[in-house]
Amino acid sequence: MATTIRDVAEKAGVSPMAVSKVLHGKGDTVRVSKEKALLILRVAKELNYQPNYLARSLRSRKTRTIALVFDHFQRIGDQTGYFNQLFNGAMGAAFEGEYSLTICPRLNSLDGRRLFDGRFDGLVWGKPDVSDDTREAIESATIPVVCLHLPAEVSPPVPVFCCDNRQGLRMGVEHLAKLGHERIAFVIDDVNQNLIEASARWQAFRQALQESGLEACPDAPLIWRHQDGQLARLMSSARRPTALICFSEYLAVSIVRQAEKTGVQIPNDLSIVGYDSTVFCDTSTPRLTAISQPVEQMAHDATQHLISIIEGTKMAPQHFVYPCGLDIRESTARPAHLTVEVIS
Amino acid sequence: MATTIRDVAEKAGVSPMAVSKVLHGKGDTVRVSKEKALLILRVAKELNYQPNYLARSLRSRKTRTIALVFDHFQRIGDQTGYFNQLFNGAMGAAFEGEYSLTICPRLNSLDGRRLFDGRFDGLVWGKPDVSDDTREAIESATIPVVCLHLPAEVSPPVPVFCCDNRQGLRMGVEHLAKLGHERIAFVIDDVNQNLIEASARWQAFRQALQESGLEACPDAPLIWRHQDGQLARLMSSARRPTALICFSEYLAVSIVRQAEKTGVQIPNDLSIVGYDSTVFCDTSTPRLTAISQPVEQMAHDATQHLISIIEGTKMAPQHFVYPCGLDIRESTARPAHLTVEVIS
DNA sequence: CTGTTAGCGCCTTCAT
DNA sequence: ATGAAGGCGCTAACAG
Repeated sequence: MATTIRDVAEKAGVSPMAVSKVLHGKGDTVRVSKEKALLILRVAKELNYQPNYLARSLRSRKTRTIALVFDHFQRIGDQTGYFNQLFNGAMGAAFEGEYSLTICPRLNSLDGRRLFDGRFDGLVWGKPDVSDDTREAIESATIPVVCLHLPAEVSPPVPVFCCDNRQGLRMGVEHLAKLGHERIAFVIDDVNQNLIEASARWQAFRQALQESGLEACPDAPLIWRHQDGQLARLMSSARRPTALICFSEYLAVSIVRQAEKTGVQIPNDLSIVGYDSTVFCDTSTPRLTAISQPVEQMAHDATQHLISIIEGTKMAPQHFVYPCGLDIRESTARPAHLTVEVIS
Repeated sequence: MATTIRDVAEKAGVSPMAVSKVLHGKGDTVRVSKEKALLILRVAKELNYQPNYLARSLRSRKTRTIALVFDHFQRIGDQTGYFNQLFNGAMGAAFEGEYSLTICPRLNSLDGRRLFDGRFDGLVWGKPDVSDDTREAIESATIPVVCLHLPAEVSPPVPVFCCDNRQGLRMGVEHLAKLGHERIAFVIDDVNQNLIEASARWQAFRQALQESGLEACPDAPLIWRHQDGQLARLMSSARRPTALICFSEYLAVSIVRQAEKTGVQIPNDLSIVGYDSTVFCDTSTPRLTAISQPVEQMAHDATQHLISIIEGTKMAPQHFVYPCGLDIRESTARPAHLTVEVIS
């Protein structure tokens, strides 16, 4: 059994409060004489006293710990730099503020318990989806919550940190339109299709097409199931798209891989644009054209803002929208039929 | 203020114990009638009752949370895949065991407190150094601890998970020796020079040289300070090494970068071997020859073993040693003087 | 200046 | 089958 504050107090012949005051500076009304303080410090060291964090937190209602939450989150860094940036941003801000960061794979535990249970001072939510659970969870939160990738349009009651999807997709679509593409599809993996940001990007995509005088092709997001024959089927369909804009870098890279296996030439047969533009866009062959968002900055700001709320220095729910960029690499080009026309 | 077990009890007209029993199944001697149980469940739902995790943990002395600790740990995934693997391994094992994982930047907080303070059921220590603090911390641990990268030779009182440095460095040295290198240096960055594994690899390096009939050059690890002129100075020294074995992939990549700037030809002027062999070894130019260790597996095993100890199914301190591999890529070749001799 | 009291929310133990 | 008492370790609030 670990030594408690009472053990120290007893051995030093003082009250527990005196010990608390000397060792943790708590108890404003308590004043301790210098010699008594020294005695307490000595005894505490002798007994190798370590204050129990749980007890302190229970009493003070502060844990100095932040939760970083995903739903169904699995691995980092495999084929995307996204999580690296996310972790670096969140860890950076948390550690600067002297908070610990706990990684939680999901918001609702198996037994229905939630994370608003005293363990955390606040919560950074990385992957909100459109389910009722999500809405209800946000509404029933008893600690400060901030959300990443929750479009400002949904006006949630918590601060959100999101990129400017309209602008990002406008850049992507314009780039493809200028190259001569007329049939552009928006692709998303099945696991992500219920994310709020998925529908936001789809809407932004449609609007961008409209502004470029184009129509969506097909008129719904292409759901990608990571099955082997899917690309071949797509390429052999009648009005097949000549370009894809993908929900993520990871998805774009896996389509590029499948293209390589299937014999589909990127970018000649098909142009591909990813979302998020990290080092992995440079390691694929061909290198991947991608819309970029400042993920690390967003995660850092979100976490820092959360800490401000926790510590009472900021209150009003605000929305933070970050500009996107477009990094043009090798996976986009003029569509083949145009090239052919030129030659003939 | 969140609703407590007492609020529920009061509203349902029962004792707190009945509520505890029904909602958490704790309290073996308590039996509750079915209708009372249903009432309690209904009231709990009505009041949106969430049990306080801190209070439960304080009482039960279980937090189902594991700490992943580094000293002076900063960013992940920037120029090394090491942390990705580490995180994936540790998170995988923790989540499988229904534990949360808290990332802690250092073992001793600023105010001298340690992490053995009730917050964690156990601790995975990722970067033990040779300081007295470290030794003392291990010895004073009041919760189970496992260490990564702590060579079995130091026989610590806790389980360690380490790669076979002797074998790894033997492979690296033999590879270079076969190419004709006679002056091989071992390089380590200043920030890592105090790690226990640093001295272990240095010793393993010397032994490997001996077995190949070579001598260390120079007879001490080269400390790399990431300053601009360092490579130029090294290359202009009289008995300069023709090959470097680096403590890490990260270090190797930064030396390759500096070489590019300085005009040093890799591998013609200088061969370079890294430690850890991840995707980043393929993205450098030239691609990096590297000794590999199964970091993700090690982290997974370490965390899983820690959980076993926590849950009382394994006890004896054991050491786990993992085999290394050697991935030969483009950053190693015959030394220039041999090539010249052949031509002349 | 110092000490006592009374919980934070939960659960083990013992009594009914 | 149920409830009361007490305490995990700490500290805010209130005496002395």
